[in-house]
Amino acid sequence: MNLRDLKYLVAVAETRHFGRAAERCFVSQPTLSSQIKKLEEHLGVTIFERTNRSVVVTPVGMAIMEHARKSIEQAEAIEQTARLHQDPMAGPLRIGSIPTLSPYLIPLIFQPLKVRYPRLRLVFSDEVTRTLELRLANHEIDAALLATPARDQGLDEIPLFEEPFWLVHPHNHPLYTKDEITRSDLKKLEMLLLSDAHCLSRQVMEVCRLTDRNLVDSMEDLRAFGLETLIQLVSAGFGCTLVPALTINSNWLTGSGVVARKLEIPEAYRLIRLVHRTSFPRTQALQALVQVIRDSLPNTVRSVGG
Amino acid sequence: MNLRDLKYLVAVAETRHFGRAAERCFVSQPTLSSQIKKLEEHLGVTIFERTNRSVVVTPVGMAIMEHARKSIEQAEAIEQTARLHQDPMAGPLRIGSIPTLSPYLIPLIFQPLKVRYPRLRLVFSDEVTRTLELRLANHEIDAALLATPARDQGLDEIPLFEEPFWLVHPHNHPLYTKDEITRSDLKKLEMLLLSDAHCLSRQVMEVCRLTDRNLVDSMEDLRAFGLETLIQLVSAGFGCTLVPALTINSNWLTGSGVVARKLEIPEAYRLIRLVHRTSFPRTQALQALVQVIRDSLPNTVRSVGG
DNA sequence: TAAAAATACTCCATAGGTATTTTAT
DNA sequence: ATAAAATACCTATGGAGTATTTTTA
Repeated sequence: MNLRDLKYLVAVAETRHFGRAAERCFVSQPTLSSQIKKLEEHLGVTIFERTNRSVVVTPVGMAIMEHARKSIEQAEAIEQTARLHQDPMAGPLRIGSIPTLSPYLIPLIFQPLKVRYPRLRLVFSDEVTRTLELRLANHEIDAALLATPARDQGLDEIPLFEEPFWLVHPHNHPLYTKDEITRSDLKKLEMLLLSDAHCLSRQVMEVCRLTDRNLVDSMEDLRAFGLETLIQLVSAGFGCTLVPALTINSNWLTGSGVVARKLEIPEAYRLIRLVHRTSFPRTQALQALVQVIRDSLPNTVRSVGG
Repeated sequence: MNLRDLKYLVAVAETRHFGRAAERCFVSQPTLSSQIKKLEEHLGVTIFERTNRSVVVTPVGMAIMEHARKSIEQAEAIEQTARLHQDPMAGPLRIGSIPTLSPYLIPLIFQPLKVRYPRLRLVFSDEVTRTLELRLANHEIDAALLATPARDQGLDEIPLFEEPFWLVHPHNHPLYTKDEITRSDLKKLEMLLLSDAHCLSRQVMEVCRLTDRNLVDSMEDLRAFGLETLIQLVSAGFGCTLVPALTINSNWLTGSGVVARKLEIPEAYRLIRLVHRTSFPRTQALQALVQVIRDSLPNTVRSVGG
């Protein structure tokens, strides 16, 4: 059996005329006749009771016709579904990003994406790196904005921009009067870190040349779970911290009585990339996303690639 | 697009493996691969995101899969419907018969048919000849038990039996003492007839050599609409009538204080036939019906044909 | 007799097969 | 190195066409 055959059936049932039905199906009358005959023989039932004056659907034929119509309908729904998704700039695109990036990047790209690709349905989510990598592998998201290289097999990355780290210290801090902040300044500070589920904490440690052993005693009780909390701790005088450049444009930072300072350490930055499965088919949609991100960045970060 | 292709889709979606899916569909892996590729190209969307380690259905693919499953399901329902109706002795068979026959014949054949063809679903209906002919032409019934020849085009008939007419007169009638009743006896009687929608009334007129003109004055007010009514009129002394042989075995006749008498007129009978469309495909079912009728007849009628 | 479906036959598009290559882990 | 999908290329089934016959109202 065959969808084409089913269309022939429906055409004959509706026209009650083999010649007319053939015309409607853009085939010759003998073609249609023989196909229907074959189908009737295959099924072992007579679908049409025909004379040279009339073609009438038998009761079995009526039952069959119901199913034939539905079968064709569903097949046509496939074509329609496909048409709706043919545009690679349409349909859902699920993007995950790390919590130290998403609150500052997503607002920058949300509107531009809406304007340039109104049919693209972006779904953002917020997870730590490891979770995002697993979600990528499970096809639960299509791409992830990470600050670490794509480690898992079958993953590939597109570099987006270098995001320098800035120092955040209280207003009344000794460094307030110093013009340039170097690595040696950092080594003397009491540093506050996020929970080490966040990639940011490890990166800060590297920039400051700290090891786990340096932290255990002094900071065990002060591993915050969000950047906002961290800044509150800095504001309260518990120490200093490093934040990625995109955060320093935020109102909450400038309003919390702390000072954000540019570092004079060229290698103190993280590289933000778009990580995706090598096999992910909608590369055009990803490229579009990449372009919008690059076009939307403030000059506190340095665009790379492309 | 093609039902076979849809089955390939579902197989790959369920096995997540082209080789395994091919095996399940009884084709080679390259065949399945190329067919799916063609389908994806035709639809303009990627249905499976594949590496050499994994095959995962894309979101579009999931939407398509839903429709594919339903389409296949409906197509399989066609095969199933056909299988259920493949037995020509199964399924509905719609039989109409005239009111002067059905109450006496249907009871004779109902049980035997149930026993011999338990899967045959007989639907009986009761209408005058003209209505039955129209219903036949409209495919509203499949065959009709009539006492007149198949007149309409495209209709054919199978003769079943000759049903003699019997005279019915009141107990206290002069003919009660006469052993044999001939046509000359009939001509002297006051005859009661059914409404002339019934073929029986015309046939009785022919047997008695009456014309319309003979009836107008004497019987206009006494054209009954059912044989039972007619017998009541006879019983009440309004006249005599002729009834078909199958009626005389009925309780209601013997219990209504009238006498039924065999006629000594060889040509005083009606021929009951099964009339059907020439094109009606379930000839086996009709032949079975014919056989059961012939086997179930009492010896008051004469089986013909077969 | 005329209209319509069925048959006879020929052709070619394409589904399907085998052998092999490419790809990604 | 290996497992799996993709590609190349050949074969053959069967869908479609034209011409003709059969059927039946």
